[in-house]
Amino acid sequence: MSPAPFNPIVRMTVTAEIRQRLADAIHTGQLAPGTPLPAERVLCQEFGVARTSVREAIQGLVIAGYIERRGNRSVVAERLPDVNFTGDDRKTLVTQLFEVRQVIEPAIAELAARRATDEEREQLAALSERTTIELAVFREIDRNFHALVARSCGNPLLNEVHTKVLSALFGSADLESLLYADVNRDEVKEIITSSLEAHRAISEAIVNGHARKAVAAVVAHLDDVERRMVERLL
Amino acid sequence: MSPAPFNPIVRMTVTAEIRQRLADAIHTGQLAPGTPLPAERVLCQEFGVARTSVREAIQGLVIAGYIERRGNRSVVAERLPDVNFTGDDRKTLVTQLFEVRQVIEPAIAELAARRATDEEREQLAALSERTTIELAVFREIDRNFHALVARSCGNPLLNEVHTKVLSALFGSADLESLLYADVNRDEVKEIITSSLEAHRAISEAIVNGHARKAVAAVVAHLDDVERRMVERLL
DNA sequence: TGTGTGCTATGGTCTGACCATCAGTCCAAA
DNA sequence: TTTGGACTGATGGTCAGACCATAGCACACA
Repeated sequence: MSPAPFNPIVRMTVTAEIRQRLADAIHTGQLAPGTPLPAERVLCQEFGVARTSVREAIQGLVIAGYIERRGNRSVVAERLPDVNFTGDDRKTLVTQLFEVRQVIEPAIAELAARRATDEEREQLAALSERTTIELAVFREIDRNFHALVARSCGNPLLNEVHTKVLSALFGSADLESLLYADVNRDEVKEIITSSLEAHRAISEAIVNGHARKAVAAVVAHLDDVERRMVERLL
Repeated sequence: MSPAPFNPIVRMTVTAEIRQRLADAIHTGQLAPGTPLPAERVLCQEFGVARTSVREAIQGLVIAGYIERRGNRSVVAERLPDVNFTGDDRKTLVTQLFEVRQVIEPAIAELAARRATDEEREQLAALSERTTIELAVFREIDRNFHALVARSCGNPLLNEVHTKVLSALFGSADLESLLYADVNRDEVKEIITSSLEAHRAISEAIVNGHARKAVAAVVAHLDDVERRMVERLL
């Protein structure tokens, strides 16, 4: 056997590369089920490739079931209808939302702890290392974290349910503003710090396959976030 | 209900048409596994279309696993994938659906046991008394039962999420037929009987406020139903 | 016989164009 | 006020033609 054979060079066609990136965006939740894809011509520009390539990539994703063609547009495939919801007042709405999260997210965490692939565990560990004190950056990290955990549970449908619920929470600017509006710098810093800490705990439990710990960490985190939100509502 | 709505008109794109024809040729053995495909430019001429269309069609078949690209040519895959064209097959979908139900429904039952109003408990008790051996009637009862329980949990959002998931399961005639298709009268009777029995157990636990028992009963019921359904899928 | 070389067919990508359809807007008629 | 038609811009579907890199192959040469 020769000492150190070179690894075969990987040749990614442009089409495959684009397909990969789109699929990633869908998995990440950056493109949530039901949301329309950017127009092909726009994607061409963003990726800096010809429309042919974009179309072939999308074509593959359509066959794979990730994307649906609807009339004159393409949307990310979804198997669940939208969860539309309007509560009586914001407080009960928030309460109910968190109750649902308390049902779904611990279950997701438990499954993730048991089923996440090695790659997913790596990504999770890496993501939980990132820190910041910038609100915008944190929001990005936060979203990626939740999406990654949900993806790691190995049940796309459960992931989709979760996404729908979360988008009901963060989709409304009204509610979203609640979390961070009118807070001073110190408060923001404190929120971010404690959230990142919670993420680290959750991540660690999942990475090490401690289902029970993961569930406990998620429950605690949700309690914490809910408390903050409700406080602000009074 | 309007009498007979028109079926949506089917529109076959050129790409899809070509993909279909190629797939057919592969299935019929006209294009045997391992044989190289005619060159794209040749196919264009034969089909009388542009290369774009041929390429998109082939692209789809590559993703679906019918065709492999090898160096500078395309060959029919040696090992053809299973017939399912849509990516994940029904069995995994059903499994995923039940996993989601196992997450949501026990939680609903628990909340219902704690929060159901007196009126809801009465209705639940009454509903669980009804029996039948008619499949159609049972389906009606079954639906009402699930809806009533979900309503009793006191969280409209949770109820809605649950409804959406169920509609994904029973909404598709494809899946629904699975549960009851090709079963003889005895089997139907057995399914109905055991389901009604399960309903009674769940109902009793909820009515009496036994959250733990309610959860256990729901879990058992779901296990049972899933087993029946998956069995039929093999 | 074995080897290197150059040609050619092929897939991958790009460009720019045209058409049909769709969604939104606006206006006129009922 | 509502309904339906006409117009418009955006979008997907398709086409024709071009260029490049490369895998295959035949041919010439050692």
